[in-house]
Amino acid sequence: MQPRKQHLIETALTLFNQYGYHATGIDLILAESGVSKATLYKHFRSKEALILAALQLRHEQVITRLQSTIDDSNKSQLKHDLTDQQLMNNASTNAATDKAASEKLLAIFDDLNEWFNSETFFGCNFINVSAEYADPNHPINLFAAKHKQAIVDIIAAQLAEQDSHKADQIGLLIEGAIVMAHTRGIKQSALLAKEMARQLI
Amino acid sequence: MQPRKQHLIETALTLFNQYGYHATGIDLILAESGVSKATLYKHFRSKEALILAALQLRHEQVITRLQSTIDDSNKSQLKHDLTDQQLMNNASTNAATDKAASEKLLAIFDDLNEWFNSETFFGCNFINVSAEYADPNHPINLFAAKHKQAIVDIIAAQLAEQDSHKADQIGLLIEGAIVMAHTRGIKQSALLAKEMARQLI
DNA sequence: ATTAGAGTGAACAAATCTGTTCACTTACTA
DNA sequence: TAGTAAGTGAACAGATTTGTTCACTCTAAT
Repeated sequence: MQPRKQHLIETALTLFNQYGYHATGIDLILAESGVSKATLYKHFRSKEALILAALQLRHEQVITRLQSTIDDSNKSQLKHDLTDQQLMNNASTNAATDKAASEKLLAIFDDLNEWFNSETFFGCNFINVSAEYADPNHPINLFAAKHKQAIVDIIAAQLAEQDSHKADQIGLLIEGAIVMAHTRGIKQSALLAKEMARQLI
Repeated sequence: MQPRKQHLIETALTLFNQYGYHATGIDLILAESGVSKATLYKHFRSKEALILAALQLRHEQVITRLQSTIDDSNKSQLKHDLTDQQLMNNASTNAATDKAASEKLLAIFDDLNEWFNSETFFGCNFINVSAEYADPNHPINLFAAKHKQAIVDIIAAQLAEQDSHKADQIGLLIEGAIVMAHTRGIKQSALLAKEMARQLI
């Protein structure tokens, strides 16, 4: 991908997240990124296309992070939480793998906790964009729904028997924590949600 | 309050909720309400003031409904769920009142369920408005935070020993359900949250 | 019957928004 | 070295935004 195009998408993503999608004008994105207007419209046929590209980038960031969190806690957390004995005997008994799966999922909430307490937290791009576009069948809203579903699918894959019901419950806790952190400013909400998730699993 | 002003606020609330706050122009509100622009600016010094008035109205609607749901389930639900014996002996034992308090709180999720499945559901006004205004200290965001806090306070008042920790948990479930219903279109989310709340109490 | 309050309608201002166009520059490469 | 792809800068169009102003109407109360 052309570097200017990439830079444009990254700048747009940041500004859209912080200031909103309607409130962020094309001109601000251009000024902030140092790209010319002609270049923008060479790469994107409209502002809406730029929004979709920014959401696509964010989607990839979130999914990548989610996967690596689950994978990392697969390798490290597991070995810390189980005794050597258990690991040596049979690391893949039902009891052992269930315990591991739980810890993997709970690690998600530690990620959320970091995010909420960072300087770059302005709520979830997808929740926010859904607030601004009315039509549920608008490409932007379809993409947001798809993104949220993808997250729940990854969680379900981590649960015994792909329990999609329980995955939805964890997804609900994640959404709740995000909103609580963003609209009420309660940054500890991820830990509150983690407690609830622990009780759930 | 002048009837034209009231009508303006009601129309604005509906349109802001459905189409968003930036996307809804003054002209649309005027056309839809049949009020003239001069009248609008006689009652409100800016669009922002109109937004705040609309949020104030919504705040009152939600709080009123929440209170009456809790009060209603106080009178009816209680008598259905307890035996006559229990009612006759002592309706205000700890066990009895705790049971009642639980049912009152769970009734909230039935309200949410109705809301999500109605034609007028376009997400929560306060979550949505927070998505559009960046500054957390902006009057609009302060109002949204205050509204959310008021709800949790009412829930806490219903819990034994004003358990604000548990109230926050229930609040988190409510937010999660709203987002799940709005961005993913999963309207049954209120019942999912109700299950989780039941387990919690 | 007159006055006052509330509302209307239409024009207007000024800023801002998205999107287009074009002549020019820069850098790489065949 | 000539050609090509990518980007720039600035002007421009056209629509849309919020907000102001003013002459006028309608209605209700004095």
